[in-house]
Amino acid sequence: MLKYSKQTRLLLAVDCIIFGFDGEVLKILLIKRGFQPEKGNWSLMGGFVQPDESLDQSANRILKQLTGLEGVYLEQLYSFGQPQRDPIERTVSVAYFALVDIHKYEAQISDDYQAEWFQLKRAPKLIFDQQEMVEQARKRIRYKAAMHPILFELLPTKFTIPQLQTLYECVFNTTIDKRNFSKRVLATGLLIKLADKDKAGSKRGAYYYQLNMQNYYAKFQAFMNFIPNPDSL
Amino acid sequence: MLKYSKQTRLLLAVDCIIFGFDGEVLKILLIKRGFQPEKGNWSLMGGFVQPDESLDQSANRILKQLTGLEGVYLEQLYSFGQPQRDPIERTVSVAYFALVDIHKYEAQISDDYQAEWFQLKRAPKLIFDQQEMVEQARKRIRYKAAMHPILFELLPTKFTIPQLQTLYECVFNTTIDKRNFSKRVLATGLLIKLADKDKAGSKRGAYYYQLNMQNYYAKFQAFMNFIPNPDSL
DNA sequence: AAATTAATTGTGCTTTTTACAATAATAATT
DNA sequence: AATTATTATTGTAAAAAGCACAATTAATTT
Repeated sequence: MLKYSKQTRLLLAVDCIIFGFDGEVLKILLIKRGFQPEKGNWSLMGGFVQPDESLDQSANRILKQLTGLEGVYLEQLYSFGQPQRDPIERTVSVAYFALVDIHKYEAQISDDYQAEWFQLKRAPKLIFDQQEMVEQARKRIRYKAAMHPILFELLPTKFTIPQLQTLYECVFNTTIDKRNFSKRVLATGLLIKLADKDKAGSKRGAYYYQLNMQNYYAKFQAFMNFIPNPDSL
Repeated sequence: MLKYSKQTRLLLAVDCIIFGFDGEVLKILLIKRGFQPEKGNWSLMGGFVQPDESLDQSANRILKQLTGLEGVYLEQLYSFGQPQRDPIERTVSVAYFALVDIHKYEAQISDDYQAEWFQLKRAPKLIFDQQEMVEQARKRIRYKAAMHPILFELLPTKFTIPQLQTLYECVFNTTIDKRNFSKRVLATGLLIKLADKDKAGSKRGAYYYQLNMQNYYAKFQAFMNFIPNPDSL
């Protein structure tokens, strides 16, 4: 027996929801779709799964091809398979989300690729069911970030605590007490205080910190409370 | 344009990891595979996604066809797409997990279907990458059950607190203080105390409880601590 | 020198979590 | 009928975690 004859084959795609943080708001990276249908409209980074690649490989390839991004945080989100989601032909899509340091790639992306960062709240309408994918990705990030330190993936190597707090406040759409936030974050043991300061954001300047990678990997799966009163996320 | 020509189509399958609880240990429901390859070997409930059905529909259909189960808790777990995972032909599988009241279906399943409940710890080797699927499902349940009341799906409508505790101890492979567990669970407001007792398990008999469905649905997404000291799950 | 701006640090109160043991109800046994 | 055995049920005090809250410091700008 060589094949599962009689079974219907279908197209499998991968779509990536790419998140970035510019210090103010959350952003997602979109691309102008290069082929029909919906050619020219804003879309997630996507492509078809090739015969020889795994899903993870496919997501990484697409990310690389369309944005140049490599080695970023990438996680499978969910598979979307409504029969009519693509009007041309049945296509099931495995969605991934990525968290990237926006500054590391901002220039590169705009220059080399037909991609653009949009504020998550002001992003254009997306094709097919991609709106739903983004929404689900947003939920997943909130959920996970409330207990695991994934949001560091959105920051540069060196960052300040006020920057970190702004990020959390932005993701959870809330405000957090400075004193308590600082205590909470430092208590994790994930941060290493550096000698120099960031003087861009304030007169006094805020100390830079960087991740203690040892502890970061060790504690990534551990439960930590980053958000006060997490009720429903 | 009618099709995405030039793209490779492939087979899409759904596999279901079905969990049950017999009062003592966690179990999974397996089936003797009815076709080649690996015909006659133990396997998860699986099947191919049909042209007209969504992934959820596919999972529900497969569950119904192979076990008679209907209306049970079913959730998409993860998609598995290693190119060589099925030796016959490239097949990507979307895994779902189900939580069922084992007693409700125990007789029915054994009689009508080629399915059998196995202790999770003593289950036979599974085909392809299904071992990995089961492992991931086990992790997901732990993770989710630590914060959301999904384990009630494994119990009968009427259950006792000691039964519930045994279930939690079993899923998390730990022991929990009776007094604290009871307090914790009752504090959720999810339980309604009934008038009658279960006299099977003890001389004194333990009061039956049932879910307050109102609160159950309302609080399902809220965060609750069911497990003391959740570190890594 | 004064004013402005944002970063940094501490404490007491409240709530939650945890550790821990005696009593009650019933069936089985003597 | 009394005793024994078994499991369910209930409470409290100590510890830890979470929370609310304000004054001081460092540096730039005026």
